[in-house]
Amino acid sequence: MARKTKEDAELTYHALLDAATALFIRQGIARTTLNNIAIEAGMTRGAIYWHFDNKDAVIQALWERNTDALHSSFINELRNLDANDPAGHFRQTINNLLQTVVEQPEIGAVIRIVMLSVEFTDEQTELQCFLNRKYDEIDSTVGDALTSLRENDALLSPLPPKLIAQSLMSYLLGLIHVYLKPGQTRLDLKKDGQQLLDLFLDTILAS
Amino acid sequence: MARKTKEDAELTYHALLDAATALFIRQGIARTTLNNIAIEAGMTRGAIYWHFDNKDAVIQALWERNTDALHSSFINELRNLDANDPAGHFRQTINNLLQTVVEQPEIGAVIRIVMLSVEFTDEQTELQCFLNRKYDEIDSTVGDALTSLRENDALLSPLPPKLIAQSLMSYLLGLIHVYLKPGQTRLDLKKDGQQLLDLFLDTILAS
DNA sequence: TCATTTACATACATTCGTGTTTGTATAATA
DNA sequence: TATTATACAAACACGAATGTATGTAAATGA
Repeated sequence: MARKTKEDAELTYHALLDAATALFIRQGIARTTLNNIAIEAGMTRGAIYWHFDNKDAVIQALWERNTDALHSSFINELRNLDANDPAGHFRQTINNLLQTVVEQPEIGAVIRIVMLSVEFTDEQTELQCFLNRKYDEIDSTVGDALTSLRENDALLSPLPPKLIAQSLMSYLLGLIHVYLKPGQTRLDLKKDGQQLLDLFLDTILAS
Repeated sequence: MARKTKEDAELTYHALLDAATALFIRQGIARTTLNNIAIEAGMTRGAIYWHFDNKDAVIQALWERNTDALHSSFINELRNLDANDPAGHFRQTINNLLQTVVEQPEIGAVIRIVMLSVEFTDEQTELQCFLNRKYDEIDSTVGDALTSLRENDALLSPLPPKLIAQSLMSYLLGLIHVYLKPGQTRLDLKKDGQQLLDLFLDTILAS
């Protein structure tokens, strides 16, 4: 048709990402075509190719729009733990992360797509590299945080802090993974998340 | 060409599954075509359509060939815990599971495909239903085992056993997930698996 | 106000993957 | 030994998805 205003263009941009989210969650990435996304958003493929390079670029944009802020703030918190109560601050930060995933559906949706739909293979695509870098940032930041907690004698477990970080990351990812997995959600993170997290953190963090 | 002997047919059956495994791990499921698999196995698509219905059927056959035995024996162990030392037996069974995943590459490969390549979506495919049933069996079996441990006063944590089961399952899946994820394997389950498992089990199981 | 972008829609070309059908040499079988 | 079923290969038909190229009306800027 016709050229829209800059604000209109932004609307379609978001409409496309929203449509993609809904379809990816409903039928997965592989079974969702760019045409599907366009139609779901009331557009044509022309709109998609105007805003994005390809399907993977849509997914990456999705991540950046919905999750990048949370990602950055999480890392930022961990890198600047309250000197008075670093362990408590650490615990709170982890807790907030879980709560955010549970309470903000747009964030949960994208994390679910990334964790349960994106393939991770030996030959890495651009998207995989992008996502892996994000994961690496979190992983090493948690490792650094636990290292500093160890120096403050705030760690109960005698294991090396990097190893504890792996362990905590596995637990966190596992909780989120199981929670977001469709089919039957037996795990109610909203209700039990706090307890489940404490169950683990109590064994590694000094109260 | 020609009809092979029954043993020959079995050889190509396995060759097809092996080829599929290699390609799924290398480039993922979506980017692997049935023709790719056939060529990799030195066959044509005719062979695949003779042995399997479609790509998902290949994946399911892969699971059944490589992982079903482990799955069944794991469940069987948990359902018949040694009455003299149920907690110890439970711990050993979990431990064996992890060790098997780490030490048997054919099993690790299939689990990696199922965990990191198969999409899990709202609209479930046959394959997803199949895999979800398998997961459910494990989940409920672990729940039952912990319930019986609770009755034997072998549980340290006061949380309901079903909740502890969720927690343990999340941790286990998380560990395996992080371990199998390509890119950078920072987590060395072969070396640290025992410690990491104990770290968690010590908080819920009476020694 | 006029030229130029912009934000798409539309049309095109082409590849690619799947499912099915057909062909066939050989093993199993009676 | 004649027949039939098996284990594939090869060919076919078809849609479908992608990427690109082109068209175009309106907004923007000079």
